[in-house]
Amino acid sequence: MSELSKAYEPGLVEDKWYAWWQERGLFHADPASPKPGYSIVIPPPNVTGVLTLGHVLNNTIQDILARHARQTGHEVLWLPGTDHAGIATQTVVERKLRKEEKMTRHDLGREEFLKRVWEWKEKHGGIIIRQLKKLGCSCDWQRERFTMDEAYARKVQEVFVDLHAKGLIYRGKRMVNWCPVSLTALSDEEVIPKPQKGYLYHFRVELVERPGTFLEVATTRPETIMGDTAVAVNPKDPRYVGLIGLHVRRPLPVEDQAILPIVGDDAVEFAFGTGVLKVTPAHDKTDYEIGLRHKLPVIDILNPDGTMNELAGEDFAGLDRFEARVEAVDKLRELGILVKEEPHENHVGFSERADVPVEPRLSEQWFLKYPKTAEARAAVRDHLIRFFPDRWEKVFDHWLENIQDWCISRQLWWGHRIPVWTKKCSVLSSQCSGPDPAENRTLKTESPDEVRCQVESPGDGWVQDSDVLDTWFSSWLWAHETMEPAALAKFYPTSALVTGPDIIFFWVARMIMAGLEYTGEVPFRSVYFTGIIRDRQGRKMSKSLGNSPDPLDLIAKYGADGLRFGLLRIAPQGQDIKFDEQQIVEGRNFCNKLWNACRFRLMQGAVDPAADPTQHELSIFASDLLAKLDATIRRVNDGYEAFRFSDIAQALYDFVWGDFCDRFIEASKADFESPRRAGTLATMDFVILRILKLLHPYTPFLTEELWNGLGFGSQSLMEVAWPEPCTSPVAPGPRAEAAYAAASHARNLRATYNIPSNKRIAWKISPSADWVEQEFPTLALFLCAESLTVCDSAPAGAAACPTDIGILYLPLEGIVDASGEAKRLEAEIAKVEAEIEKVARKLASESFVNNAPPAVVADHRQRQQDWMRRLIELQTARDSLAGG
RNA sequence: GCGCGGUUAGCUCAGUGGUAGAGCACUGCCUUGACACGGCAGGGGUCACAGGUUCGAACCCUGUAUCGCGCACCA
Repeated sequence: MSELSKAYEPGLVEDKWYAWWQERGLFHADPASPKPGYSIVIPPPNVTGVLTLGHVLNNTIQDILARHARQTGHEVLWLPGTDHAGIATQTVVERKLRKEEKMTRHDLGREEFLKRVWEWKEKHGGIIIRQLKKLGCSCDWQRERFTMDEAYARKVQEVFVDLHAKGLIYRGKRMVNWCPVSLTALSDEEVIPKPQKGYLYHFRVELVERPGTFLEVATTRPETIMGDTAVAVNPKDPRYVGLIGLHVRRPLPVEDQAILPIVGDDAVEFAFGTGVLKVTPAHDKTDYEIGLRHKLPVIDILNPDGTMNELAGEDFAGLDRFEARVEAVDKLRELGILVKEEPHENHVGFSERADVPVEPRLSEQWFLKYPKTAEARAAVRDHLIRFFPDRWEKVFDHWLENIQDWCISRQLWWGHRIPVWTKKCSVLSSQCSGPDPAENRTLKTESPDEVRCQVESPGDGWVQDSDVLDTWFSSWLWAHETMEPAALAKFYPTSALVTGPDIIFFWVARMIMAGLEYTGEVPFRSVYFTGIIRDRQGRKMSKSLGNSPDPLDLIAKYGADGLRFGLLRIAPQGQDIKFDEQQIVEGRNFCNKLWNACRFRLMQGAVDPAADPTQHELSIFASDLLAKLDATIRRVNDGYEAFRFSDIAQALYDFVWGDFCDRFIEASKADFESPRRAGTLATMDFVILRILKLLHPYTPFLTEELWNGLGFGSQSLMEVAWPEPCTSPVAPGPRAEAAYAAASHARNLRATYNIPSNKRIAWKISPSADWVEQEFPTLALFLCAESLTVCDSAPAGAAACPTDIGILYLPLEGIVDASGEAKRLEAEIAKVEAEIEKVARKLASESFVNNAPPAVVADHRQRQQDWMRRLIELQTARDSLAGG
């Protein structure tokens, strides 16, 4: 390539390089490699999923780690895949079925329905995988896994059998979170408490033993009165102490006003409501426990879909639970026992998937008593696994400390079937029973059948449990069951896990326990928790708000690299990110800036990949740049050490844009027709080569295009070694700093007099050091000088600008009268005097001089001297102006 | 209720005890030999508030306010 286009056009090169990387097998991990291993398993996105900005952030970080590891000499495995996502996927296919064929899954039957889900998966699933490729993700696609792959699925079932044999998995009738829309049980983690504005209804119940005497009960759920089997008070509550053991009459249903006992239970808060609690063991967790303690009967008045059943009475049967609430309040009012309705805000658990209130429901489910909880806590506490940021350690520990058994069965069809078999076929076949899976379970528990827990069917006459497992019960094996023995030996435990803090319990914690239980090792060494991406108002990105930009649109507009770099630059460790498209614009601009810097270099001739600046006598600017490159490499390496991705991006941004483009390239423009040419070009090539390497993890497409286009090598950047922090061959440059600063002062002066920045000026200077004259060509360029000449004393009618390289004089003839300059100088003198006063006050303080570290005091003294010198220069300038 | 995190320039955010920073936005000048997706210069901040520790606090401590996020069986 001899010429580059004027602007970087990502769309023209991205696909080309991605294909090239894949052809060369650069993403593929070889377990037999002699190189040290580095591994990451992808948090498997839902097979139904499409790429979101959250995915972009998460996967870009993983790609950065993977590419950086390759460059630092590791054999890298980044293992990709997708998750079968039980509820989400089943829902998608059911919706399609209803829409296109007006059928439910029950119309098709289990086997046929599952066939349809697989068809859907093959046709529409895994869009996100193609999108990850557009983003540039360097996953080992030969190893793409799916949580329902045959081998993986078998492992999931084997783990179930194993944990069952160990007595950690058991079946029991418990209070679970029931989703009336998905018609399945959920784990506690899938329930999101949301504040709800409702009412607290007060109603009276009559004491059976004392007719005419009433107790006042407060409830938010009057629709469950029909399921009440007691009324409870706190035994320590003086208001009700004599009433325990007496009875009240339940008002609903009106045709069956049962007699309920009054029980005493410590769970009742007497500060809440009236201190009298209605006890509904079938529909509330606390009530259920009270029921157990007092051996109360359980009346289940709800159908699985959240409608009332016949036990609720003829007025309610068939009503939805929320309609029933209105109806119940009406009935209480009709009966004249409704005392008041007061507005009340409380938290109600919502189903994460279906976004409807979950129903606490007594049902037969499979539960897991977590293995290796103590070991998991220790692993994080003792830093066998490090969390970044580390504050999540506390959250993790707190969860494990209070951990509850995990409800792992789901009343779905799509997922890993529970490997439990029952002998007795006549009424149990799920194919021939009613449409409600919950009903099936009831039948099972009632039959005294023989039960076996094993993967394969024990033979004819055995029927498998109709439930499937929670999706997370398969993903918790992801870190090790995705690898064959050779890969495990090389790449396990994995090096890092990158994920959002929202799945710390769902996934991270459980994977640690599974890893410890089944490999005897932690599954990963480091966990990096990303922030959550929000919109400019700080709201979470969501489909319904329409505030979630499509990353593919952003890639089309700004390039994958622009998106990656722009996003990463604003993603500080562990903080949520307020997304603004402007940030991506800046990422794109940065890519273009580097592109043009390289374009400029190419205009001076071909690059030398082996350029070695130490072979040349270097300008002060070149030495300075090399020193800054060295500092940047260190900053970047430190960033990788600490997972500070935005720091790395910022360090590279500052170096490329500020140090390299704004300063060095501008300074270099005076060198091309001078003896400095060779040294300057060598420095430029040396630095560009390293910039491309350092930047490659963040902007892989751009850097690969430039690497190859400029002729640095025929290998991929991924295969070439990461730059070492070289101790700079020449000491860092105070002279260059002084020259840059002087240019800045001079331009400021020019601006003060409204002199257009392109007007050529006949500058004069009285230099402060010998070396300054050697830099006249570069300085003249900086100053946009018509000429730059030395003068011994201040010329008449000129504005003076004291700098570290000497006093610069700007001729003012024909531009402005000298009185204006006098004013300007006076103003500047006043400013400097104020600074001197500030430092002097500090140094006059004995306590400061006596107590502060000597270095700090010395620093202040130095500063005072600098200001004094500047003051004298300014005063001299003023006096000479007045004299001249 | 308990815990965690945030509060610094108009906006988004860096900044772990010693002169308050960056990018964007804004103002002015500039299409100068890569880049207007650009260059140069400039204006703009009682570091949420109140106490405390210290010679010295954006930074450490205590409390308050406020926003966000977890956890929690007040129905």
